[in-house]
Amino acid sequence: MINQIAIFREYLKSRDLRFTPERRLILEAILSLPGHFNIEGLYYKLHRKMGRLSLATIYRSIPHLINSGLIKEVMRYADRPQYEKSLGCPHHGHLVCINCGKILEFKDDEIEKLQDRVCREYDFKPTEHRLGIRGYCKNCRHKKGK
Amino acid sequence: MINQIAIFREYLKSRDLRFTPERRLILEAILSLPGHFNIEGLYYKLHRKMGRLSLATIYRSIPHLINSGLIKEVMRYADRPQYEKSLGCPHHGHLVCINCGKILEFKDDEIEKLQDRVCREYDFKPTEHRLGIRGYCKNCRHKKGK
DNA sequence: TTGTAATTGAGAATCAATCGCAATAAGCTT
DNA sequence: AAGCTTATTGCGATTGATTCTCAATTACAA
Repeated sequence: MINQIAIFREYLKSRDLRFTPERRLILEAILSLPGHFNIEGLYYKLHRKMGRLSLATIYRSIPHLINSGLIKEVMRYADRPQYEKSLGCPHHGHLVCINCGKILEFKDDEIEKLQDRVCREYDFKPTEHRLGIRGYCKNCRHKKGK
Repeated sequence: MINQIAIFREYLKSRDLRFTPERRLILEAILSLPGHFNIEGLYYKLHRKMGRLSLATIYRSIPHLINSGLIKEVMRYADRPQYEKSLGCPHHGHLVCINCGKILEFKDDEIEKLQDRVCREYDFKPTEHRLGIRGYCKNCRHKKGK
């Protein structure tokens, strides 16, 4: 917690950016959220807590949070980007249920290794990778015979 | 070629939709394009060939082409969806250069198998999966010492 | 050929994301 | 502690891709 805030502050400082109350509130809100989040949800949460915190400010702080390594965009859902905290979370793929919207995470070292192999083969220097599988989750596939 | 047009026609017929000249032109344009495509590129191509073919018509036909299995959305680039022909193309992942925009495709059966294993573990019925790796391609990584 | 219902093009509408600007405030310097 | 410089904020306006509306057109079955 404290750690992440310090990281953000250092990141901002190193770029001559300022550590404002708004930026702190946004980061704290993100840290307090359980799993994935999106702009709309963040705005809703912050709007209730602190009457005036502009949507524009949230949009403007997302790139800083990404560049500081604290969050990352992991996928799109309902045509909107979804983010998650990335510090201390090992990389993982996502299973997205197209019926109920539930998002499951999975971690597979073998897949990661194979991806690295592919990059070596192509002499490609990866900076980010995403593996997303859409379909029907356990509950939904049994519910409707789908 | 002929084959794909027949498939599209059958698909449309089965849903009481009509096989119009516009829809044929759109499919033909897609089939004649080499790799990936997006709406803007399609419109540009069709606009030159046939003066009046509305952007709305292209947007409206994309879902039909996807549902008929002829194309699929494979990724976003520059914040726009990118599509590719899917009939007869084995599934593959993508390496996207964030410097020059080049898109490389790779195929890896082992990764596919591991994905299936993950789905079995979670009792998840997959309908679609995407593996995208962003980074610097061979040329770009050597060019700027990046 | 006719009738019905889907489709088209054009422009309006939508909606997330970005921008411009005047007022505010972070944080260095003294 | 006060001043100064420059980044940041909120607001409202704007952008730009995508979708919608609607009247005119047209596919296609009978």
